[in-house]
Amino acid sequence: MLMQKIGAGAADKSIRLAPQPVPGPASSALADAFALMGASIRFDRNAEIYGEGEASDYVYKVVSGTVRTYKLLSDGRRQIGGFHLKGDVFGLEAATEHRFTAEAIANSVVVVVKKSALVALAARDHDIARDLWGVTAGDLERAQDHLLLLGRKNAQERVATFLLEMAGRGSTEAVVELPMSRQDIADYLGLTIETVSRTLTQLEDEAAIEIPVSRRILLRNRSALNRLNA
Amino acid sequence: MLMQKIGAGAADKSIRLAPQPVPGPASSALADAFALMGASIRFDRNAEIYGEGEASDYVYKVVSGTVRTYKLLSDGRRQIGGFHLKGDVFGLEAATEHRFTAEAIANSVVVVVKKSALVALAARDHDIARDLWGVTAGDLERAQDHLLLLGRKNAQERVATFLLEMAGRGSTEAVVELPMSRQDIADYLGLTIETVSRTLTQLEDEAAIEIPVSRRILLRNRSALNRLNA
DNA sequence: CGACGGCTTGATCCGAGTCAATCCTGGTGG
DNA sequence: CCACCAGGATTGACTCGGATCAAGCCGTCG
Repeated sequence: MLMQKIGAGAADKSIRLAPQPVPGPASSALADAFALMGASIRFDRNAEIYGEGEASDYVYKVVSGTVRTYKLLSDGRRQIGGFHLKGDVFGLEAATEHRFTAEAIANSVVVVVKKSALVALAARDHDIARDLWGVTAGDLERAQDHLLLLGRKNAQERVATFLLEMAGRGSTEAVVELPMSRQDIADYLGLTIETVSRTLTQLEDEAAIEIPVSRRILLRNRSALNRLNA
Repeated sequence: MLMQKIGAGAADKSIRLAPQPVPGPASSALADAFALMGASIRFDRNAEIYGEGEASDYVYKVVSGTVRTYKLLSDGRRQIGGFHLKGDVFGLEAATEHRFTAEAIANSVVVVVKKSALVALAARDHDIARDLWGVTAGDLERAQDHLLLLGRKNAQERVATFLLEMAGRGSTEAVVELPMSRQDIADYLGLTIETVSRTLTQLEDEAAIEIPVSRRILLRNRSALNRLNA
């Protein structure tokens, strides 16, 4: 539970109230709510932000760093549902419990607001209600696209789709900086780490990409990747 | 586009305005809206209700029958995103375009309302806004559970999960009536029709289920299925 | 009764998983 | 400044689960 974690004063987190307004892409009612009512918290790499099954009392927004959300099977198999980069809202659930575990992939800062406060606001301010629906609808769209990937695409197609997705989210279109490990990518794409690695070298051999260092990928032949995408 | 279809007077559809109130499980603002403003339409087996990419001007609710929603890859590989049974709302998109194709699996009747009408209502009536969010959030939950299935479960686990899911949606807990074909199940579970068939036979051999006729499945050993589920 | 569509079963294949070494490389301490 | 170390990444050899290809079977409907 979150307050417990904060109360416990764990060394890997620090809380700071009333942060400077978050510089977001578009200003929205929800962004304003985060700016006005949010408390920012720092999480070290691999620190848990919330666990599956915990009460979903808070909603989060990434200020810096990257967050992964995932589900586990009883024997430890992991499926990452999404990566959350700067500006992304995560942890918003209509239900009372979180349905994923959230962890910081790198040292990260997130802003937190009480879900009950947002819901109360939404009852009066339709812009907030619309934003909450919009966030959930956006999550749904990404999940649905990912269903097609996991259900019907082969390894090469999965990796190509992933690279294009990451390229679309970063600022530089042709250079993809990966904040996450090969294991994280594998658990997102429903593959193993070895297959991800092999597929990346294969794409490099085919001159579709270049990998100067393992966490940086240059898209050399976007049309080849696009062909694999659909 | 829908009005075209209705206007075309296709033999496989008929429209009837102001239907008797839909008997739903719980009464909600959204259910009331469907009852008051809905037009019911009949679709024959395999008729398309809307196509991926079409304008999402309408929201649908199943009165009778079953509907599948799916995405296609360019080479025809299909991923079914969900099956919609009596009482389910489908086709509600925050975006302006449908992201799936919807088809009737069996002869079906659905009620339709204009999305713009619901959105306008939602701006004034917070109960409607909450219901719209709730429908999308419910879709998201199902999609997220399905991600785990498609990304990390083996064939037996997928089929067991599917049977338990269908059992939970029907009225009779131990007898599952399947409105969809093996091919539909395969495309929902990210398998082939042969693997679905083999896995069902295998579960029958293990005395977990019984298949008196192909579209009816008796759950004989629920704990065995539950063990495969997580 | 026959034919067709949906389903099952069998034989074989192949893409991704598994198991097992290396190979970086970025960080640490001497 | 350099040698070492540990964790992440790559590569190779082999396995295996599910896909593919190919018959049949069954039940429903004309």
